[in-house]
Amino acid sequence: MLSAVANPARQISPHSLAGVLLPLPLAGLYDYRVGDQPVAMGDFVVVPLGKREVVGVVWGEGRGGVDPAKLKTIHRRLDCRPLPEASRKFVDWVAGYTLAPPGAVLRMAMSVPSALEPLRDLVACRLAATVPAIKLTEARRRVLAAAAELPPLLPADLAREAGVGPAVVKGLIEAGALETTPMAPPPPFAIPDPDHPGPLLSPAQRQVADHLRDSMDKGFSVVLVDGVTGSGKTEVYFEAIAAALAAGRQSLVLLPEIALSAQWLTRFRARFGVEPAAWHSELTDAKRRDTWRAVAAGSAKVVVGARSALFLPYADLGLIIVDEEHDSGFKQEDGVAYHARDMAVVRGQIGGCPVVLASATPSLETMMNVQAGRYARLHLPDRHAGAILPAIGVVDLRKDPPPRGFWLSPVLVKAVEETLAAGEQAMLFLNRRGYAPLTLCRKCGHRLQCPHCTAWLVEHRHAGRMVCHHCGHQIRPPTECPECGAEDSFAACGPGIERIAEEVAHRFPQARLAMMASDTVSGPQAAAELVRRVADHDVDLLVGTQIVAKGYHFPMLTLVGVVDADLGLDGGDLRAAERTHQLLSQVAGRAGRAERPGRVLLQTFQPDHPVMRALARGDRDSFMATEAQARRDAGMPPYGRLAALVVSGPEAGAVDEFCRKMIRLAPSLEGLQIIGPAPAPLSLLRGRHRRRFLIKARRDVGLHQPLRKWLESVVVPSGIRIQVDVDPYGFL
DNA sequence: AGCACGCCGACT
DNA sequence: GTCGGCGTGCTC
Repeated sequence: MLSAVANPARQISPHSLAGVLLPLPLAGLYDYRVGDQPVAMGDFVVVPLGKREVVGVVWGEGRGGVDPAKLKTIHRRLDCRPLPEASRKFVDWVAGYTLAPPGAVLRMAMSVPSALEPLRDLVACRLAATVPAIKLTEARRRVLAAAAELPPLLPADLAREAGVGPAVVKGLIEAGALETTPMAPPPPFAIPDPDHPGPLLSPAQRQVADHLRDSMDKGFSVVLVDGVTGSGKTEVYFEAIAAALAAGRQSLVLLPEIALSAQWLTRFRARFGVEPAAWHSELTDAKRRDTWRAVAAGSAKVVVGARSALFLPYADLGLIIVDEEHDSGFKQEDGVAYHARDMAVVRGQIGGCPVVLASATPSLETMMNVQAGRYARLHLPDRHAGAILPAIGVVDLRKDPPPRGFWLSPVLVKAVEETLAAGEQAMLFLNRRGYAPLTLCRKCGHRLQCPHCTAWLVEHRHAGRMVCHHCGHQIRPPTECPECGAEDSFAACGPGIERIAEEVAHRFPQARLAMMASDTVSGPQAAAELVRRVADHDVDLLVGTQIVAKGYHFPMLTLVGVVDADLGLDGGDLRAAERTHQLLSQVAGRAGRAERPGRVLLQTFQPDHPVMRALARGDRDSFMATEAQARRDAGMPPYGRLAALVVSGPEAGAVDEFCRKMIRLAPSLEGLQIIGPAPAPLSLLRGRHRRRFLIKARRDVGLHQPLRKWLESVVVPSGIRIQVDVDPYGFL
């Protein structure tokens, strides 16, 4: 079962050299002497580095050639499961592809340092049986309150839970208010039951599920489950998980924005009786550690997570599912730039396991792979349980404009009225947070801008703040214009969802209104609670940004109004049309998912735009074909390859000068084109001036080799950074 | 990523 | 006169 048992790990003998990969952005492996005990590939080892100790992973034999005076000896091997071979190969592959230092990728696979310490050595602390009389500070009170409620925790975890520094907990232990106790083993993860009586599948779902099950025991393959919104894709791929469970193997489900998917967990529980292991940024340290260990031990059978779950040390991964595979949330932009969908396919290939991609609006990349025969495609053309797809109508804002100072066309207002009168729910979608995206002075025309970024400050009226959406910079709304000094001269320009909510509250005062955006729901529980209220029809009218577009099932929601369908179409993004089509399809898919038919109204100034026409006609495939042709003609992805280099520094002149040096060293090859430097889409971000090169290569021309050589040939001056993004999406 | 060493402002 | 700000450089 475990690969370590099937083929014994390669040993590295005592007193020879081991190559250790450290979870730091260093160029390669560091050599260390092996002590008296042998080590093996994948072993976690503690090694000295400068003045400190770090944990690294034995990655191979030492290469030698290091100054013997510098060479140090491995301190000890950690008593935990070694990093599996598949994980190590994956780290190397991702590093090679993204041009990131392997150690930076390893860091993503070693995100839980405490998971590597043996359980028996960990000491938890809890409230002492008799708490001595001690001086009670506010911080100490918080720690004791947390300790009284929570199970015994590591001192560091308790400090984090209580929101205090580690010293406070240490002080309380010394004072005798907390006592230490050996760490109890965590409760094991419940094993989902593949034979649990789940919801009945329709014949169409059953047929696709059977096909999926057939491909489960044949090693690596990629299958696209292409099903319209509401077709029950989730329940279909659950059958693939059931097959993996029956074989005793682990499954990974990748979702965009895992924190907001309480409904998904409910569906999982309905099918398998228990909840899966979850992996996302909101986990507590203790939960994170237990999950990491259970994944390494193979006892967590199903993991549902955000993109970082790809880097967990699966003991025996038998299936990967990428739900909403088209979603741009899978693309990580900062640090190591990678696309989780593409890396999932690679991980499946390395682990020899099937990969399932699911979407109602598959990406062009995936469709091309289907056409080329690399991916299989299973189709679910109809909605589940007899529901029908919503009728999509276009509201021409040139013909039916809203009254001055308002944003909803009379056509949309009337539709909302009808919906509410019928006792049904409506949703208004606008992909823009806050009250107004731009604030300007009526007197002198001055616009409130972020001092660190090329961006307007967005008014958030609820919070009473002006906020930069790129760096988080906030100010109090000024009372006078910083430019001309005029008082109360500001005008809010354009709508955000707060402003739409205001308009709606004014027009439909009797409707129960809720607003949903990433900054108005304060966490997964709050989001789940709001979703429950909408699902239970405690809300008549929901106003939201793109987080309402994803995956939710609201049976009484029959009208979706898109306030500004054109938003996102301009901006020079390669995938602007494709993404707008995907997003609007997804939003439209929220309407009419149960018995009552739904309808969708798109407010647009461009009713003849291919995206609007495709949505109105429900003709996804010919839209995608046209889009594909345009990309092919331009030599753009997926028909050509693209990488972006963003050069940034605090001083514009130095950045430009360095860019000129880079041009002189740029590769010159047939089939490879260097575009730029040009100001990056945000030419000033967090106080750094940014210039972007695009490297465009034909499919048959290697992109990585010349790029790597180019980057090695330039000497980067201090203060200047180069970010590399292979297959860039959006801004960077 | 840490943690050093290394040169310029407000404190005992 | 020192304590300390974080710039840049190295870690097998």
